[in-house]
Amino acid sequence: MSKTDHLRNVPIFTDLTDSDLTKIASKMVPRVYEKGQMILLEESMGETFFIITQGAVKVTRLSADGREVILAILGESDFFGEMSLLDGEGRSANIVANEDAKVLTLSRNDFLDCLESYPKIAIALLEELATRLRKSDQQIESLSLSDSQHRIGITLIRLAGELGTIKQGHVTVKNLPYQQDIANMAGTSRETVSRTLKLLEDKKLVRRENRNLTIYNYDAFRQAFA
Amino acid sequence: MSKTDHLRNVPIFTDLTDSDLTKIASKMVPRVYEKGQMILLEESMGETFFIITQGAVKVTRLSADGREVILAILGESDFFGEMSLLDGEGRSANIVANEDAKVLTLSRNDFLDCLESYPKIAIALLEELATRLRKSDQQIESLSLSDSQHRIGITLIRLAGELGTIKQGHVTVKNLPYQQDIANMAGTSRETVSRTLKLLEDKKLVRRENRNLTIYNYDAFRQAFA
DNA sequence: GTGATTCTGTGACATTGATCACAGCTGGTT
DNA sequence: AACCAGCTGTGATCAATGTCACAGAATCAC
Repeated sequence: MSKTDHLRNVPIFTDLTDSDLTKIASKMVPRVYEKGQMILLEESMGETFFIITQGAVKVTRLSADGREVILAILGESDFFGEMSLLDGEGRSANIVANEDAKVLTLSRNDFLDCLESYPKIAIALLEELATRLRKSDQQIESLSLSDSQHRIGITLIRLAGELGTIKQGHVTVKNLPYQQDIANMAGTSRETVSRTLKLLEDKKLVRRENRNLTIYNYDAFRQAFA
Repeated sequence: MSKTDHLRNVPIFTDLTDSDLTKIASKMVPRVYEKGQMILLEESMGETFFIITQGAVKVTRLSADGREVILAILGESDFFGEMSLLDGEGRSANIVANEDAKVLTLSRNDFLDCLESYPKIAIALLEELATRLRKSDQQIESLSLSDSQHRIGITLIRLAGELGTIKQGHVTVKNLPYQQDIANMAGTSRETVSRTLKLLEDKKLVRRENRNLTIYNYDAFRQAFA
């Protein structure tokens, strides 16, 4: 797949013509990361915009004593790095390759040029940020009001939405993240995730085999936890 | 103060010329709300962009059983309503007048026209959303990793930043929100807020008199809780 | 000023869920 | 196949904090 083909799948570029896409693609530089490799470090100055063409990354914040919160897991056609380009503040999160990953990068200047030259990109980006903000607000609500069981349920729904495939009403998430990562997304402990998954399985709400998780009745499941 | 004067103070309009501002101002319709009045209801479709010219509003989400999370308290020159205009989703939060408030409103179409016609507005808005997203991420981190005492400390810092006035190193927040509201911002209970404020006062970190709170050493306080 | 309402302080108690400790699995490597 | 590292399951313990109950302050309305 060519660079241009990759760009076409990215929401903020969908409104562009092929020739514009090609122009932008020509400025993008590909990079490759291995699983576990740090892509962006918190506190460093953000100077690059990234688009994921293969693999997945996790966006985290670390506390002083090393505990980690996972803010998002991003996959193919997702992008990151735009925040500090936009508001000029230092990076607010770490990005780590969650599996082997390939990305396309754009320099600060080229990125800002794009925004100026193609208002449609700016508007599409606004749309994307609004969506992310909305998700963050939901996350804040659930951390504030829900108990750990519900937070874990909500986290599974998030994962199903991002990584799952639907088949006649039940969703399967292949390659479910480790319990520790789920815990770090849900703001709880690894042990509680273990116990809760067991519970959900006992209640016949989900099934696990290997690294896959199936939610039997996705709609009902969302009802129960959202 | 004229509509145009109000607009000039709003970050997303600062880059515009006077004549552009006047043009936009002419499309804005003023409205007035009383303390406690609902301005926007969750789930309703967003069709309006609001700029606060006087007073303050709170942005909340409610759980099914009526408990409330306060996502933000907005004051003069802040704006809201842009989220559902941008991504077309229904409203994700309620907005209530926290005190008597005056606002200027812009219709969906006029707002989107502005974005198309003045790329600078779009870019400034991107900046603003990036900043908000950053704050949300911090909030998620603190809800996930900090204990209630720290969350309350962080909430006081937020309030100091939004509502406080600095005088030789100590910040005074006049008209401190009720403990229940602080609890709803910090994701804890009213009683815990009461006990924690007492504790902070005993430790000589803050002083309270009437509805005012003074943080003695703002920098040190931030060190301690951020 | 008086009463009504709403906010705040504080003790007692119950519960959640973090943490510790360790055993059992699983998957990858030589 | 045997080993090792890292993931997962599970019991025991315990601290943090939510909840309940009620008294005392502050504020508002008339």
